[in-house]
Amino acid sequence: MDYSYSEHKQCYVALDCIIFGFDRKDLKLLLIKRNFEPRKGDWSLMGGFLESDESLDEAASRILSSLTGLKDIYLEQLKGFGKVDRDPVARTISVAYYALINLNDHDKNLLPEFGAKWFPIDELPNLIFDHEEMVSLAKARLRHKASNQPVGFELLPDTFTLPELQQLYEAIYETSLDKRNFRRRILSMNVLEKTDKKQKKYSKKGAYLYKFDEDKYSEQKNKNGGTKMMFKPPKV
Amino acid sequence: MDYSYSEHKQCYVALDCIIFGFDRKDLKLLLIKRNFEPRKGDWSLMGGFLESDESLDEAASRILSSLTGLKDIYLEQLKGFGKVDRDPVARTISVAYYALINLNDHDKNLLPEFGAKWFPIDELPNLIFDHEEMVSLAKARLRHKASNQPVGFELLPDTFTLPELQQLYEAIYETSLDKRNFRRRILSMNVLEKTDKKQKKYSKKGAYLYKFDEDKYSEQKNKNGGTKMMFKPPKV
DNA sequence: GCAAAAGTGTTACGAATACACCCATGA
DNA sequence: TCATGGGTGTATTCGTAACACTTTTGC
Repeated sequence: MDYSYSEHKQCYVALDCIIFGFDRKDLKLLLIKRNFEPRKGDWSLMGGFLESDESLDEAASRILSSLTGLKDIYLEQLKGFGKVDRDPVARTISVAYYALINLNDHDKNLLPEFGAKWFPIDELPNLIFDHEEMVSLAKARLRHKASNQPVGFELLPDTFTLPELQQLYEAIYETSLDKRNFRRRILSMNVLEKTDKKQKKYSKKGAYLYKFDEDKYSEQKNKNGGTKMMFKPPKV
Repeated sequence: MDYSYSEHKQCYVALDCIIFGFDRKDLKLLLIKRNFEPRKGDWSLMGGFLESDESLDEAASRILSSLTGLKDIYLEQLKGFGKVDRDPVARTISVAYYALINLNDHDKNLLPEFGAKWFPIDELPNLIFDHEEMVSLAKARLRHKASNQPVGFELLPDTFTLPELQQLYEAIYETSLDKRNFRRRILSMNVLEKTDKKQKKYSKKGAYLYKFDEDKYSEQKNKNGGTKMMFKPPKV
């Protein structure tokens, strides 16, 4: 084995962001149109390069906020992608991140720049390079995450109604869910706090607004060290 | 945004391998002693650099096999690590992989070189750089994986007994499990095939050897697209 | 014959599912 | 008054957990 750094090639390190958005109705993905060759005019994820004074996480945040203007967005690393010829221009590995954002808080100041556009998650155009692989992995990861913990708080406004939360889950799973069972399970998680206000935008009766209780949430998360066990140990 | 590659810094890309091994009894981790500065004499994960003609996956395999002599080992990407000062020598990002290997098939031809040593998973020494973070993440990931799918086939010989499989799960979860419940659940997964041979090494009575049915396994895995849903959709 | 590990079955409990009606309101 | 979406309760099923004794055999 060879430990001398200088004998090894360096490599471009890119970041690509899979940006999920939810507008109280549909789950969407933010894409940009490339305005340079190769593949000019094709759609792509938002990306950029790692600079020397920033960590991977910081670079992903920077790229996300430089392209959308948004800060403090929930962002999580998905995976490193490193096929030799994944980028035809130069040897580049890319670390993909996914973000969840709430379009109702933010939609005004979003997207006009850089030819960015929101696409419904089930009507995506062809993407460059290995970006489709990234997206499908991110979708799987989001579903997985949603099945283990109450995701969705990042995708919703500070207060939200249960029908809205249900729509988010339905969008993530691309299916419909039973209202009563959904409510029971979400409420039994004990991380929601009911307010006494009602949201009347979408119905005449109005739906109660809930908010997310961060303390209860992290309490729940740490209960099993974050992971459900396949088996419960015997009581002894 | 700036798309010209040459304006961006390149960066060293390292790979680090978290190598889990199981010897029919304990779960272990393979570490090497650094024989160069900085941190000479300290323990570290096995690592190396990405070369220009190989993908990340290929590089991880190469490093694993160059240090252990083993090929075709189960290897999965864990995460990219990219803090600015994680490596004091030069700016380097590292993509960590974890491997599962079965020490009974392989132990003879392993480890003597490079000052490598197997450590019980609960008695690890201090590690260099961010390697401890990598290990604890890998442990969590292994547990998580084991809770969703019958892991362990990579860590066991071609045939194995149910008590051996149970010991593996107990090692992964660092707990003890009820024999009857364990057997029922594992067998109900329908991926094991009983042989008519018995393993008598560890008891007078002897335990039946089982083997893993790859076809049934991948069938099971693809059932829910790999992910359990939080909710089952209504029948309609 | 006994020590040591392998193997086996049943009950009890709790979580997930299926399912249908009433409520509040604005138009 | 009626159309629209919000809200609620229960019986059933199924999976998981708890729990103790018998079998085999080498010594």
